[in-house]
Amino acid sequence: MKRYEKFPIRLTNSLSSKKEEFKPIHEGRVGIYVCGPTVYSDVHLGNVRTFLCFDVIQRYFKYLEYKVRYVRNITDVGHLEGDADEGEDKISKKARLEQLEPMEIVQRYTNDFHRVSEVFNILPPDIEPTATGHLIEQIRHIEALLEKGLAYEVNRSVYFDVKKYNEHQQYGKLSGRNIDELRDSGRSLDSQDEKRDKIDFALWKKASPKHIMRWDSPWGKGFPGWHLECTVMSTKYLGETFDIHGGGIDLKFPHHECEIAQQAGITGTDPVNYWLHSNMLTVNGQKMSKSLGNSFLPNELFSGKHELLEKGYSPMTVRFFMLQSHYSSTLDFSNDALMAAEKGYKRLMSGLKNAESLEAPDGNDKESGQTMLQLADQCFLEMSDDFNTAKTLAVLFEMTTRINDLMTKPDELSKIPADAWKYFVGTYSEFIQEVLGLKKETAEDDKMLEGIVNLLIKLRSEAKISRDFAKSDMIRDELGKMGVRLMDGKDGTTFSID
RNA sequence: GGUGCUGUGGCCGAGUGGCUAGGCAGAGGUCUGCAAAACCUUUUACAGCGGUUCGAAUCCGCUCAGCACCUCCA
Repeated sequence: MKRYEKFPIRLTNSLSSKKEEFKPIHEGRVGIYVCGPTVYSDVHLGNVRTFLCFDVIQRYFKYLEYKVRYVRNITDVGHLEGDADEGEDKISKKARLEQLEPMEIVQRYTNDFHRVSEVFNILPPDIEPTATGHLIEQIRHIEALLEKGLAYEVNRSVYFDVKKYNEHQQYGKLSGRNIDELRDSGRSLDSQDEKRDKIDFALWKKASPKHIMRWDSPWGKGFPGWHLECTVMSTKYLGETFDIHGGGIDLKFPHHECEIAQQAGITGTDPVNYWLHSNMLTVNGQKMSKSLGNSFLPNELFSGKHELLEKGYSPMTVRFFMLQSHYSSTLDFSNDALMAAEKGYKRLMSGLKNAESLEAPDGNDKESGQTMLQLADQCFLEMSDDFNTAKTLAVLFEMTTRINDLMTKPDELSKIPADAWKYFVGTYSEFIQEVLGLKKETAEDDKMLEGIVNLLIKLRSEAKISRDFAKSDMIRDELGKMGVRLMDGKDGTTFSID
């Protein structure tokens, strides 16, 4: 029996706004597509949160023994600055400003994104396609839409005909809008619009003479619209209809709505069974974004060089901090919250260390084994309930208390049956490290350092035996200043590195 | 203006019609040469006003406050 049969997943589908049981299209397999970053600047912590949320989600699917194909793209062309018709391509603009080849911009920030992902222990996707690598597919898709009469060409640009699409299908079903309201929303007042209808969106844009990113197409030199790449790449690698599509909630409209229209316009059916949207990271209640100037870069966080931070925080502290909230809730970023998270993270890590240090028992007290089995199962139940990492952490802390307690109670430990203990410790350790992706950050694995500190501990205990507390305290204090904390227990002194 | 969401104790944050979330901080205790860690005990809640109900922080209505999307944004 596979784990996913024992612990079926329920998830909140943005399409229905309800929690539904997850049923894959192909038994035992899951296809997940997540909108990746537009690589025109450094990723900030708000971006990180989204990729972290979906990292944990895909990790959990894999842990449940699903065969997962996780696709997350890199947007390296087509994302326009400002209004969709007047704007300039983001990467093109950055390239012009920095006098670089556009692909240099793309490479630089793709590298940055990968580096940041690794630091936060966000696993790479199984496929990471780029928009520029799929221009032929995008052009083909536009041709298909033109053939269906769902797109029209104006002055060497091609637009999607939303009104036409809406005659047979429902544009706005994901974000709860209708096209009349959208037309009335009266945000933009541009006059020299090529579009037949203001709610139409670009599939292909003619490149102006100064525009440096350009490709040949049946409509002349130009570049693809932003929404198209995701439609093309998701269905290419996951099928015309696939299981899960994720992304930040700010992409729900118009981006994801357009994706649905572009695909459903051709196939007549919804391309995605379950839409998942992660919520925003906020600062003082406001969305973290570059344009508001309230964004944090990873390096500012690690160094603590930011006016809202009192000190630096490690990547795993931040990962822990983000996992304490549900992916669908906003999360507020503050120094106090990070400080609390830092301590919580350390408590969990020391629990993990303790769990590994305990010798496996082989007892026969069924009752004590039973509670351990229940706690372990509870981890699965919480994660299977819409990926509730906050509740999962609460269970892991209960397990931590249990483990710490057993550290000083060898009699109780020895009563626990071997299989119950194995399942308990295995689940504990794997949920922390494999599912939640929290890893140890200290240098405690350094053998030489361990030897040196143990030597000092020996010298100190000799001083203690001869009641030379001045010397023993000196050793402890000096090591403490270097971040090595000594703790006297019943069975001698142990140390941890902060 | 339209659509949707949120308001939980000192802080951060889960959650649900009746039973302790959890972390951090605070208080007391055990242990200790003293600490630290750990363990035990413990104080502060569900924005306001009405309604439904045997019972609501949880459902409904209104009010207030805030946020997101409707431009680019994870």
